[in-house]
Amino acid sequence: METLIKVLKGGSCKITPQRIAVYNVLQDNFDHPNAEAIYNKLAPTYPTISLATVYKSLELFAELGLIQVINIGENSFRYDYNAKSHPHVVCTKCHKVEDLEDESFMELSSAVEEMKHYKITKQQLCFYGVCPECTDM
Amino acid sequence: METLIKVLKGGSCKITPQRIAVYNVLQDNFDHPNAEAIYNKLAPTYPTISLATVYKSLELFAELGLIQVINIGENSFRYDYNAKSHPHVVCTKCHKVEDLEDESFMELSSAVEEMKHYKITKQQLCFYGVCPECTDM
DNA sequence: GTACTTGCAAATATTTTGCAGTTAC
DNA sequence: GTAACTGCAAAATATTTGCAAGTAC
Repeated sequence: METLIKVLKGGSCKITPQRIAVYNVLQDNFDHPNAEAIYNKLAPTYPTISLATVYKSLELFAELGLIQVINIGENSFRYDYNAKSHPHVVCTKCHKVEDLEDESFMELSSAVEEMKHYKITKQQLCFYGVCPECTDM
Repeated sequence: METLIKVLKGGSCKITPQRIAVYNVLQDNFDHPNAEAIYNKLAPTYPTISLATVYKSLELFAELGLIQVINIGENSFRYDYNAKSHPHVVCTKCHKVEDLEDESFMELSSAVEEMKHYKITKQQLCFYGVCPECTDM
């Protein structure tokens, strides 16, 4: 929250109630919502906000490095409050998306750099399977 | 090509010129085209084919396990002739998408299974960076 | 006061669907 | 002959854009 204000100021962007609201939804929801899910979360308490504003806020946050845009092979983008590159685990039954905080995956980039002689700047790892809760059913 | 025919027959699906044409485009192009790119490749030699048919063919091929659908964070899906799960390397300058044939990445799934107790069935790894050709410019 | 931001509505882009006519087998 | 398939046009879905009115600073 202080982070948001600091970074917005640093980027010469205005601190608006809409931006704060969008950021708070991401901060409070670890389910990696897409733009519409964020909009729906906001709707009850913030009935005048528009979906376009949600999109614009998210784009700005991603540009400023505040959040991360992820793509788990659905038809919409999801947004992650954690801006640091980290793997995701997706349950193919309940469509839950979990974070994987393990640092060891970061080393993969150097392996790829050596193999293909690319200068790797970002990695997006996604594992699909059935979560423990869904397995029991 | 014989694979296509065998698998289509096995799935009780008809072998049509359209399906053969779509499959051949994927077989001959390793740039991981999206549906529209495939349609455009076909247009000169196959002016009557429709984009809807391209989509339907691709969906069928993916269901039958003939090809792989990938998503590298663009606004459209791309299709990979290689149905086996393997990492991709994307150049953020020229938007080239290359395959990484290294087997060692397959072991990551077991690591994730242990960590999160999921039964992992698929993984999608994508590395973003600048390719050697673009670095020199 | 002004430059930035919002919210609407329209535009764009991608993918899916319904259906009448056609084709593989 | 018939069930599956094609191709069109329309619908559905996701995201972006232009712009007049509003707001942060």
